[in-house]
Amino acid sequence: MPKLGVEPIRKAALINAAIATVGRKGSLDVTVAQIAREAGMSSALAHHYFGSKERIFLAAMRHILAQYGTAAREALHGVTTPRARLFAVIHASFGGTNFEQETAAAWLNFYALALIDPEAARLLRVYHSRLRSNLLVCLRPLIGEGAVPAAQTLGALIDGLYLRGVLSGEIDGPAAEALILDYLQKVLP
Amino acid sequence: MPKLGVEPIRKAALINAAIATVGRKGSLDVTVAQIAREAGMSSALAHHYFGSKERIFLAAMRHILAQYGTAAREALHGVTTPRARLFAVIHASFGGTNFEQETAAAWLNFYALALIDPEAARLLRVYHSRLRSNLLVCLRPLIGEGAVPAAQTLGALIDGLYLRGVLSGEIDGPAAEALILDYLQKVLP
Amino acid sequence: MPKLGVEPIRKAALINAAIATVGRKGSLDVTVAQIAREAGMSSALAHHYFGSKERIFLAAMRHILAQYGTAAREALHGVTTPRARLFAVIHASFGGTNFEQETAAAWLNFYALALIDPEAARLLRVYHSRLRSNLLVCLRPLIGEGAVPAAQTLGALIDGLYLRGVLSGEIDGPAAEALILDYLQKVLP
Amino acid sequence: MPKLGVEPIRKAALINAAIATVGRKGSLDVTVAQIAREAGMSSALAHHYFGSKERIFLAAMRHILAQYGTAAREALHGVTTPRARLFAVIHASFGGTNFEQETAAAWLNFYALALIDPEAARLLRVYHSRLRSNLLVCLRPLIGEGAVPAAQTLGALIDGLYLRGVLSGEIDGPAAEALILDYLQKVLP
DNA sequence: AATGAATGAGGATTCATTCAT
DNA sequence: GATGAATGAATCCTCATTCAT
Repeated sequence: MPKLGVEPIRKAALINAAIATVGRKGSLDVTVAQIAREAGMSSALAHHYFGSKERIFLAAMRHILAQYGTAAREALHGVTTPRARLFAVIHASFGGTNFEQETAAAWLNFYALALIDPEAARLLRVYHSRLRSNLLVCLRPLIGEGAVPAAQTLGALIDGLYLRGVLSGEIDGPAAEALILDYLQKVLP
Repeated sequence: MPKLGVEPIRKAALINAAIATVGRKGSLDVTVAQIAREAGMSSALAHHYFGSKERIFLAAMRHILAQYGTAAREALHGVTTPRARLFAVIHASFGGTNFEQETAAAWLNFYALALIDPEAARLLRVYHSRLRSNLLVCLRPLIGEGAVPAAQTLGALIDGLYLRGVLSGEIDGPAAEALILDYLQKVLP
Repeated sequence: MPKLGVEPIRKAALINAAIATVGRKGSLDVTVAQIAREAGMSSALAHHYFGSKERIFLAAMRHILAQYGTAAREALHGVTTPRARLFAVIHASFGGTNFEQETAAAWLNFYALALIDPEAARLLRVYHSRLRSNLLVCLRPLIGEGAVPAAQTLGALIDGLYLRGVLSGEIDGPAAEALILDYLQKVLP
Repeated sequence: MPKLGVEPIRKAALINAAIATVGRKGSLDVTVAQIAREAGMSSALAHHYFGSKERIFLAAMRHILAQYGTAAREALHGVTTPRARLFAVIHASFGGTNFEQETAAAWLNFYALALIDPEAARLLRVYHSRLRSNLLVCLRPLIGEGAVPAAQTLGALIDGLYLRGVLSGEIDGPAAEALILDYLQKVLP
């Protein structure tokens, strides 16, 4: 087991602090000092490790997406039938901390970052591609050529329910999942 | 024809400028001076009319939502059958300038504003309610008790496709509408 | 007479304040806030008018050089014989405020700025050219072909005495001039 | 041969690094970290050995002046006639690395330091005294009472040519020396 | 001897906002 | 109605310096 130097520990703390701070504040308009305080260190140290505020944000976004990737991979582990895999992928999107107000607010704001920052946009594209491909692989054996639009619809639905969940709070994780299963009943044979 | 005083003209100019500036920049992180310049006046005048930057944003958001409301109402004008009305509502969401990159980027950012600002959140709730009620009224005669979840799904789908359109540009208005009609085919009898 | 708007007044105040502050501190390592305070305004206003600290420095340097140019021109006004013109040029270098500790310290520091900043270097080259050409025009009728090296020597001597004056204070304006005249006695026929 | 402890080695490395860094950057506005990196060690070690940035600069200046002193002494070694000694002193000022852009830029900046720092001013005074006394000793046998102003003029000329060399690059070591010899021809019998 | 870790202090720059005209 | 002038408050970022190891 590699012994963690202090650098990765500090970086991880800052990334988590960034997500928490952005999530709590509900906006990317947070200061490095706030993030650093949340992480229990000086803002100077935050700069020392990341070089700039932008880089902290990007690392946080990368972390969130990586976390989602891991969750999806684990959810699929040992699941073999296409239908079950499909449910697993969907469940991964709404499970874990993903749907908690704070995390979700951070997600939404990092989404918006992609409108400005090319690297953020790239990360988002990677996520979109993975999600679509995961869905496609499951759907194709089930509905053949209808899989392509269905995958796109499913992806959009996931994001849309996310948005509703974050913004109006009228939908939570289970409710979102229920609606999606409802949709799938109509699509799947 | 009522002759417009100068105040509403200036205000309208500022609102449009705010939407354009936020849309172009892809972020709420724009300065009052930028908005004012876009509107062809001094930043001091912008403050004179709106009192604060926040108020300009709220007015812009209100304007966008009102615009959507008008578009929806017009689209429904003279349309009588539930099914046709349903299509009209959907079409209103993806037509007009709604799906143009800039407008949509402004939308997304004003969405995020609702995470912070109670008034923005209220406006968003109003919009959500209206959309849901519009959809419900159309869906109930068609599918009865299944209308409630279907309305919610439809609403989320609309938002989700919006998001995709704004962020990845891989979907445009017509494509979004096509996917929705696809979905409806499965839901409607 | 053009009525001065407030902008040129403020800019002039900042330029003088920059020279005074740099001169007093003896280093370019002064803050915009210090300059602004010296000029009786906020640092924000200083930025409003000049855009950056660098620009303030460059404007100050330009001002100093322009001032020297004016002094030289005035000193030459109505003076006709080459010998008298030569003395006038020299006198202009050591007269006025030029040789006061503060001004001179500012000079020296702006000199050093030319090592870093291309625009400052350009300004300095212009000054050097003018001085050399002024000297040459006077010297040529007096000593013919020996004028070129003599002009260069004179220029260097002026700068060197300046340096001594600024740094060790063992030489003041009149003393410097006396040494130069001493030199000229040997060079001129 | 005395084996050098590590301390003097490190100190020497830092001094050379300071001169190089200041020379290359053309400004005293360099960071301790930059100097330390140039010297191949951590900035913490630099502080360990010198205590402060200021002290590093002073040591560097002292080194430069000492180096000049050594060069002058060596140049004078075995030279006996006043005239030859005079030329040797002058040559020492423009030979070696003295006139290379980088060294000279460092010189100029350390000069400016004397405006701020009393110790730097003291060092400079010592150098000035030595140079003047060296020149005087040579000049007195040659021109008697005219030696005092001539020494001062020569000193100023050396500095002035230095300045020109550093700042405009239009004069190099040999050219500077040639101008000085030119001057001497007029002064010496 | 040597350094990575850490920070307090500070500085340039930006901006919403106010106000006199 | 309109604006230029002005600023206080913030924010990012840098850096000399300290300290535990």
